[in-house]
Amino acid sequence: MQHQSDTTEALRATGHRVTIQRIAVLDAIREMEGHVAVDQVAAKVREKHPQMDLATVYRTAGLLSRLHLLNEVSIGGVSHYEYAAPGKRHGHLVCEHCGRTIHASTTHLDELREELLRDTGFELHLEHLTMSGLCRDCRRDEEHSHSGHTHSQAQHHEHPMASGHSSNAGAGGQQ
Amino acid sequence: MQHQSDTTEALRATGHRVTIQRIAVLDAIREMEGHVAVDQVAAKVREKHPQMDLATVYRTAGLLSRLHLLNEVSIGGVSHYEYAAPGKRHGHLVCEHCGRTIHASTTHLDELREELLRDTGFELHLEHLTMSGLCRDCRRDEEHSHSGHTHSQAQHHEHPMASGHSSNAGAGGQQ
DNA sequence: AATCTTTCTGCAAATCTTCGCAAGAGCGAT
DNA sequence: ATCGCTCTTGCGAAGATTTGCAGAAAGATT
Repeated sequence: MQHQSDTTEALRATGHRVTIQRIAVLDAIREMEGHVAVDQVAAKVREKHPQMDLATVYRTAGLLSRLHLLNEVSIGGVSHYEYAAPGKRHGHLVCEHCGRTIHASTTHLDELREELLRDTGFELHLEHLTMSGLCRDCRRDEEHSHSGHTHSQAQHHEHPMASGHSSNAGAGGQQ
Repeated sequence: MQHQSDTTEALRATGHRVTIQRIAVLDAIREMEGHVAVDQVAAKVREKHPQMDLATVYRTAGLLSRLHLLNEVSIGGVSHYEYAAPGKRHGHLVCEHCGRTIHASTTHLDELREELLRDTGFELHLEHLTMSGLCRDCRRDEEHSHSGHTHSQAQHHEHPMASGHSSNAGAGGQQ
C-alpha cells in the first residue's frame, strides 16, 4: 500500500496529524470507487472501526477533499465523495431528473478556468465543481411529456439509482 | 406591478396554482435584490403574512427556481436565492475563503454549455450553476500565509460579508 | 355561489450536516 | 518510554432542509 504513504505525506505536509480515522476514510472511499454518500462511507469504515462517528466522517471527508485527496460531489443536495485519482481530473455533471452523474473531461473546463482567472481574478476550483442539468436520456423524456400539465412539485426521482457508482453513464449506452 | 402577472402566467402555464405564498415569496426576493438566504426571505415574507411556514418558503423558492423565476445559489452550503431578471443570465463564483459572490458573464459559460451538449448530450443548466474557488483578494492572502502551519480544520470565514457585491453593494437589512 | 377534485400549506417529525466541548490521541522534546 | 502542547475525535445538540400528512385553498364545473 503506497497510497497510505501518499496520504500520510499529504497530511504531514499541510501540518495535519495522521490518524486512523483519516486513513480509514480514505481507504474506504478508494475501495468503493465511484461517488459514495457519507453514510455509506461511515458504514464501510465501521466494518473495521465500529466506534467511528458520523461527524468524524463528515469532517474527515471534508478535510481530505480540501487537500485534494478526495473530490466532493453534491448529488441532489447530498454530499458524495470519490477518490481523487491523481491525473484523472474531471468535472461532474449531475442530471437533475434521474440523478445520474457523468464525468466531463477537464479539457473544456481548463479553458473556462483560465478565462475566469484572466478576466475576473477568480481561481476556479475544478475539483469541487458539480454542474447540474439534464442528461441525454432525460432530455428526451422531458420533450415527450411536454403536453404541459400536472407537474408535481416534488422533484422527480425516476430512476432510483442515484448513488451507485456510475463511472460513466451518459456517454455510451442506454437507448 | 406587472411582474406579478408574469409570475401568474408562468405558474399557470406550467399547471401550477397561483397562491399568495408564491407571489409573496417572489415579491420578497425581488425587493431584497441580491442573494438572500431562505430564512431572510421567510422573515421578509412574514412581515405581511405572519403565518407563512419556513417549509413553504423552501418549497416555493425551489419551485420558482425550477421555473426559472429565481436563481438558486449555494453559499457555504446554505441556499440563497435571487430574482432571475430576464436577460441577465450569469453564473456564480463563490469564494471559498470569504464567501463573496461574483457574477460571471455567460459568455464563457455558453461556450462550455455547447461543448458539453455536443460531446456528452448533457444540457447544462447555467442558471443553477455555482462554482467555488478563490477570489482575487483571498488568493493573495493565501499566498502570504503560506508558512505552512496551524491549519485549523474549520473552514475559514474571515470577511463576514457574504453577499454584497459586483453591481450592488448595499442590500441592507440583516436581522 | 355551491360543489368537487387535486394541489398547497402548515405543522411536526425525519434527514443531512455542522458545531461546541471535554476527553483522547498525535508528535516533538525530554 | 514519558511529558506536554495541540489537534482530533466522539457525543450531544443545534442548524439547515426535506418529507408525510391532514386540513385549507385553487380552479374547473355546474
